[in-house]
Amino acid sequence: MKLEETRAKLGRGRDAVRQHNLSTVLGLVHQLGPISRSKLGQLTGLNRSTISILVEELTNLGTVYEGVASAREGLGRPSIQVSASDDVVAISIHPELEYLVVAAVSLAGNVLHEERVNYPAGTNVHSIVKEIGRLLGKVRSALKPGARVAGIGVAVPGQIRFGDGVVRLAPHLGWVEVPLATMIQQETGLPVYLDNDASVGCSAERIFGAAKNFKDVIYLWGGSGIGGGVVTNGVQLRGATGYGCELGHVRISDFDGPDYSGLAGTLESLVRREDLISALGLGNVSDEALELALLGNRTPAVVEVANRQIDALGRGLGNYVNIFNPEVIVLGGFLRSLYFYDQERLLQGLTNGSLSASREAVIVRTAELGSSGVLLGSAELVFERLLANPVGFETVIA
Amino acid sequence: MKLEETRAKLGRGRDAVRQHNLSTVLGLVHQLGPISRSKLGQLTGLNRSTISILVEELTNLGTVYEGVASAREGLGRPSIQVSASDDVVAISIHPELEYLVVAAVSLAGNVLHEERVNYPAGTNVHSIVKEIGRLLGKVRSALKPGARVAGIGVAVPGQIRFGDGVVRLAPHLGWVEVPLATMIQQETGLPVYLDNDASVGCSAERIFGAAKNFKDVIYLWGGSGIGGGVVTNGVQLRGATGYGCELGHVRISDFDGPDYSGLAGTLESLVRREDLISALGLGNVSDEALELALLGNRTPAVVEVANRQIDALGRGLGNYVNIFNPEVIVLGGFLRSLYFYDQERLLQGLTNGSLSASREAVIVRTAELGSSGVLLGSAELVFERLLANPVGFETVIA
DNA sequence: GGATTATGTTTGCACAAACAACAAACTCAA
DNA sequence: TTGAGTTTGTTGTTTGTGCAAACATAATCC
Repeated sequence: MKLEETRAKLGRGRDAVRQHNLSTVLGLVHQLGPISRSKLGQLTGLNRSTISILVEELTNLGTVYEGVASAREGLGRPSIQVSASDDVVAISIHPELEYLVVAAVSLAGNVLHEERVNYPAGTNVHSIVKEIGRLLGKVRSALKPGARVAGIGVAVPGQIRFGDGVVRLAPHLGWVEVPLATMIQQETGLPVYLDNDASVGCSAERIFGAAKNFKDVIYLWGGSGIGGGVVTNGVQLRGATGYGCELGHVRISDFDGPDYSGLAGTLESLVRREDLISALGLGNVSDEALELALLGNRTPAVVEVANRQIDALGRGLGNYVNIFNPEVIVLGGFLRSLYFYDQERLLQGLTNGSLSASREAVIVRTAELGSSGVLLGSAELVFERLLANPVGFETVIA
Repeated sequence: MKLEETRAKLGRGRDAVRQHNLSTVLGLVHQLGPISRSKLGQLTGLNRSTISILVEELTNLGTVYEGVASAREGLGRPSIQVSASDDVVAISIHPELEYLVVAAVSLAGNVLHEERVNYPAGTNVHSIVKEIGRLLGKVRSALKPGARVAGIGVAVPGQIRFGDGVVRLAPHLGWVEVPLATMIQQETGLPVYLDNDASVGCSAERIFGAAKNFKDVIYLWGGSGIGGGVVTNGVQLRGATGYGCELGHVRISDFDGPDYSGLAGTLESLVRREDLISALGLGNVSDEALELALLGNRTPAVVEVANRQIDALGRGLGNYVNIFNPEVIVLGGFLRSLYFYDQERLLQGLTNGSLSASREAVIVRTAELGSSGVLLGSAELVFERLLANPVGFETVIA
């Protein structure tokens, strides 16, 4: 069986070259936005005539279109701009504890339409899937006529078996062994791809956000729990079955308080949004409101809680630096607020806990994409398949 | 500059296909040993005629040779066996605190010749490089006439800048910012590639040892310190500059004792060979002797030390499982002894510290390759470059 | 010894990228 | 305004690569 898998991959035939080059060109257009043919030639190293043919083929497939000549860029004949189509879309779905978002994201990277609904915590999975179907209908009818749907990408706060899209455990939602991909596929008739919400957010930051142009990235998102994403040498780390990157569940202390998955002394057990909120005397607030309140409060009690969390975060980051030797660390969610609360303390903690060679070149920054990050990243689950095989990948009329 | 890098890679031309297929075939022969042409066809998915041409070209390059027809394997005409040459060799170098090994390893995976010399701890780097030159002479003159040297692979117990082979820090040897690759290159005139000794050991176990046929591997080696190697999705993790995989320097506890790099509470600070040795009342012993002594001793004092170390190791492994979701964990050096001392306790610790979805499929086993592992892995530093470009890679007559 | 089966070999073909020559569209300077 | 210089797009040809088909070869099975 393992042989079967490899068989198709190891050798390369004639058409594999074409597929690879189409994929490369489309990927560049997708990621860099409108780009001139000549620049495509420079980036790929392919001949002008080859680029011509490739772009023509992609145009026929409907994935890109050629605009008018670009603004002047210097001497010589102006080059034609190539842009990714807004008519090829992926559906992004993000179910959370108390709400659900369904959106259409175009290959050009635009969130075309977004539908959102709130429901009480603990709502049944089947009801949520029904809601997905309903919202999807609204999203589809809002699309331009002629638009084509490439598939559905779903971001779930939990551990996903990447192969078949089963949610093994989503502690906050209370889901255990839920075959969500299959359920949504049956409800909608579209191909469905699942991944962890933090991995998806990482992917978005890498392609469009704070980690753009970096090949080795650590991403940490603080929500109710702490999720993580890792990119090494340009590829997303998933592990053998898709459960990897659980950076919040790394034990860094002897503290025996459990995190949301029941593990003790982990980063998630020490760096807790709710502890900050109760120290600040807040209720159910947004990340923005939390940040505002935190940064304006230097009372000893709050400082103490924040410092404890910052120290733990620094210790965790030090570990990741030693393990991954990344170029950049991106902090999102309420971790952003901790970073701004005492940047120096955090970086000092990081330095103390890491080997100097690995530490020296690391950049720490905050996430750039807000709530749209998850949507863009989920869409990427679909687009990365489309990009891998622009000719063979099938789309459905909206 | 970043564009320059990518330029050559992104697009694929005609000849890239040939290079890729040559590389694939040679890689299979190298890794799987003597293999029939027909099997090569099955594994790569390439046509019989294509395999013919590829094997012929590799034969002309001297990297493989075709033997007589194989032993019967069923019906039909027997297939010709293709084997990797023993005449293409890499030089493996392994400098340690008190000794130095220089060996010749063939593309077929055989250690052809090995030279070893002892010296006092603290010996000057320049003297060691001189010794390398001397031993290399002996190794080269022991090679068959006609043999060709592809380059030198060096395994160093420390942090290596992968790009230019500078040893940033090797705590045990007391080296700081040593441009070892350049020094050895000047001494020998051969191309030199450096890497961390644990990464190199990991690579060897993956290709020839306990992690063969696995794509997601965690490797931990206990020597004076603790080194690590990681393979994800079939590729070795190195990080942005080559300092990654420092799995021993991951903080897992509030304990404030430092490890050999000065970091507190890390795995390396808690799991220490010398503590085991002093608990056993031994002196300067080999791993084999240590294992023998340990397994035969269940006195309370020894049990307590061992258990403490086993618990720390279990905690560390749990972290790695959560981060990497590996298929297999390979333990080498004196960690092997801890594993055998109380396997159940170790696995229980691992289970307690990891998420069940990631934990369920993980296999824990011990390293298969002894001291030859480092040599095979170092040679792989050279061979992986040769394999990547069988035509363009230049070799030197021995 | 003939049928069957699997592999190696040879030849012609199809396809994709590269190359070369030319046309087109712009800038710049006089 | 004009012509030289520069860069890009287009077209037809060349080259390299894998593939398919027909045939040859060497084993097993009956």
